Amino acid sequence: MPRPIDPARRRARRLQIIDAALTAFARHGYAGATTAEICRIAGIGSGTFFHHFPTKDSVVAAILEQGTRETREFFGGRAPGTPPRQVLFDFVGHAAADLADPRAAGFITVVGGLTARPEIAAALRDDENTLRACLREVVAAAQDRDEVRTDLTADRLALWIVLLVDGFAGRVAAGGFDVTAETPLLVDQVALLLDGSRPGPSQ
Amino acid sequence: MPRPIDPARRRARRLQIIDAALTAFARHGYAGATTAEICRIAGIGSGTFFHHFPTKDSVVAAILEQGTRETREFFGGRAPGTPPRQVLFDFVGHAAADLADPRAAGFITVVGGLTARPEIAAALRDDENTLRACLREVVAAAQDRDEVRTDLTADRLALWIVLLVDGFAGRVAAGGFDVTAETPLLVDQVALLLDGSRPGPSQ
Amino acid sequence: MPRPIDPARRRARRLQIIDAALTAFARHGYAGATTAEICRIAGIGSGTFFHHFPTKDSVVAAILEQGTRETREFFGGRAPGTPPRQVLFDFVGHAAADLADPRAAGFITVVGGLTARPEIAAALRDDENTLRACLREVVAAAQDRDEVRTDLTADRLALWIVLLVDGFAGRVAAGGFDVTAETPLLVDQVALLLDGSRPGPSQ
Amino acid sequence: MPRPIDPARRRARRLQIIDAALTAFARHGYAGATTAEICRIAGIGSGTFFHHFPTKDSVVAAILEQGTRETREFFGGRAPGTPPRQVLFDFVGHAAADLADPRAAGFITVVGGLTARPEIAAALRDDENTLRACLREVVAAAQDRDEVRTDLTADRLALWIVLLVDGFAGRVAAGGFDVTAETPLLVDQVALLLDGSRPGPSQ
DNA sequence: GATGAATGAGCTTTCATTCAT
DNA sequence: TATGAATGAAAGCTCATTCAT
Repeated sequence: MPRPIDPARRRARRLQIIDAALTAFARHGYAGATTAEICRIAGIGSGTFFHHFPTKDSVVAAILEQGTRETREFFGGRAPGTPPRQVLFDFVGHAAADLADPRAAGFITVVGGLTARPEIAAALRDDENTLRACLREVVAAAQDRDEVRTDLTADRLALWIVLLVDGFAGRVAAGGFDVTAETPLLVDQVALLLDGSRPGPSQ
Repeated sequence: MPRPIDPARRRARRLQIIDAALTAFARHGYAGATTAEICRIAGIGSGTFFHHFPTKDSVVAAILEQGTRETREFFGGRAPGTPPRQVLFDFVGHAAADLADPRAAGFITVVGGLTARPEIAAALRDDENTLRACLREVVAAAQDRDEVRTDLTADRLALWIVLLVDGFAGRVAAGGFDVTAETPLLVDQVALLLDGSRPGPSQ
Repeated sequence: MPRPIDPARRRARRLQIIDAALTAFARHGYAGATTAEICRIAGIGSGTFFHHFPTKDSVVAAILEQGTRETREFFGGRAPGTPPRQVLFDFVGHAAADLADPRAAGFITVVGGLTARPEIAAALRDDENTLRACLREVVAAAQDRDEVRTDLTADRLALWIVLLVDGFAGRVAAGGFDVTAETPLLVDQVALLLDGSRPGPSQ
Repeated sequence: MPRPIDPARRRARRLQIIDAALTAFARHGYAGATTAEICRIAGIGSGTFFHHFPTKDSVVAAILEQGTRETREFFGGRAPGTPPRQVLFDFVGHAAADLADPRAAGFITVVGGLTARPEIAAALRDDENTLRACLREVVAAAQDRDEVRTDLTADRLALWIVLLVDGFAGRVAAGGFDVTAETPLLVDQVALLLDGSRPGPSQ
């Protein structure tokens, strides 16, 4: 008599494990976070873990995929009338806000060193491509409306926005960095990037 | 009768191991780079490895310490007359050039996830503190000469220079990033940071 | 849903490993008895070994603790009316009988050289203290009833009983020693110790 | 120009190493006493160690052989007129005196667990055989003169003298045992052994 | 589904021993 | 003779993963 699988319960379990994994990764690094530790934090047995995720790597991938999904949702969810340039700043603020959870910054740093794991690398590439595609599109729209400099391609500007946000995340992970206090400077720096005023006469 | 031990030979061996480790770490990540692999690359036996480094972690620490030393040498070696602002740009260029060795970028990314290892974390803190102290000093000097904005503390500007360089390194490690082509934009971005928001003439 | 964990099964596994370890230690000494060898004898994988004992040392400690427990049970289980002097002889006989298992004698000899291992040393001290405390108490009771000489303290007599039994064990381990044939002499020697009549040093 | 090998110097080196080894073995056990540690204590390089002893085991064997030699010298050096029974007590006193060096007791305990090493086992057997042969001869002479009981064979009495001395050594190694205070009791115990049980064994 | 005992490949590290100098 | 850098076999131990219950 197969118990009717409750998809909601399943999803909740997955989230519970993902959350525990996030905590463990941020606390001990990837290798240091054993599946046993994750299970302990999640309050489950190891068997349960592998019922929901085929491998340890796959949890990382799942976390990344969730991030990718959220990215897509973020850009998809903007009010249609919002000026593209504004969307970019909204995104930066959104990303900075995410980093207020210190586990997020820790996770990003940890995951950076995992490119040797094929599954993780793929998820990482996916995440990055999605983000850059979304940004590129918005940047291009902003360029069309002359809200953003046009001497650099939309792609390159998107890349540099990612660069700034990643550098920001790195500082958060390094510690001693006040996210809320520094966010305005991040926004400024993005503005400078988008405006491109260079030494010599400013814009 | 005791063979006169040759310290130069010792140092050479250490460098040889460090070099092999750098290659292995960049190629396979920290956990994936087994000591056996490092030894194979270095062309030595495992005993020799541990003759020179007490643990695998200690190699990472040694690499970081070498970087710290080089940082100190870089700032110590500037011609006395060089304008501080110029020193900052020299540093950025220098850092970008270092990243042309793709192993450097890989290593930086890998080492980011290793804060759970006490010895490595300590070396990492050391490196960061040294770099920021050096930068802070130069930034302060530049501020004294009005070469750099003064609405932000020297410390904070130093921090953001590090942020930019680290973000840059992250992009290099992510791949598909042309270091030499992007370096000018990095310099621009640092200039914009040092000059501050647009209203008013820059520099 | 959780399979009801069977503590009896766990205990049986532990005993199985302890038994294998006893065999291996007696056969090859401590260092010579690799965990791999113990596992082979026990018919288990190495993971199983470390699932039940955190370290190789801990097996030795567990064996000793089991001995301590048996000592306590032995003295606790004497019929209340038994004359103390008789209890002492019962103990000696019991100890000698234990040594009929050649692994026991081998183990005792092996463990003697392991005082440098903190965990083992602690278990060893514990075992010894327990035994001597039990013996001391019985000896004291025997002295109260005038069954045993009183010119030596109960503690010292207990110590010398241990000395005799250990010396006996040493001979067993050395080989070529017929336990059953020699046991009466051990009993005699203990009797001589307890009576202490000495004819003067020479003849 | 081969330096003329000075045999005295060679012997001195050997003794120096043996002494260091004795210290190390007593301090850390056999496995815990690395050749490196022995070399450090002896103040020599590892190469020198292996110039004088082909293996680590051979040092143990050499120590044992030295003991064997001393045993032989002891029995060979008795004044011809000494009554055999007196020789036995002299030996016991001599052995007890040796154990005043705590390293000796430690070494004996350590070496007991090394029967798995062929070379050591051989030396151990040799030592034991020599000792027992010497003792047996003296005991037999004492029996001839009616100084010692004759209801037990000389061989068996020799064995039990060894048993008592070994038990004594074990107590010394266990610690908290005052050699000089306990030596008289050892002598008593040997006397009781040699004279045999008096009528009325129990009580 | 959930569990945790069992597994064993694979890791880092140790250390007796060799040998060129 | 004396040295210590180099060696590599072998050890203890970890941990992701499997599977009977």
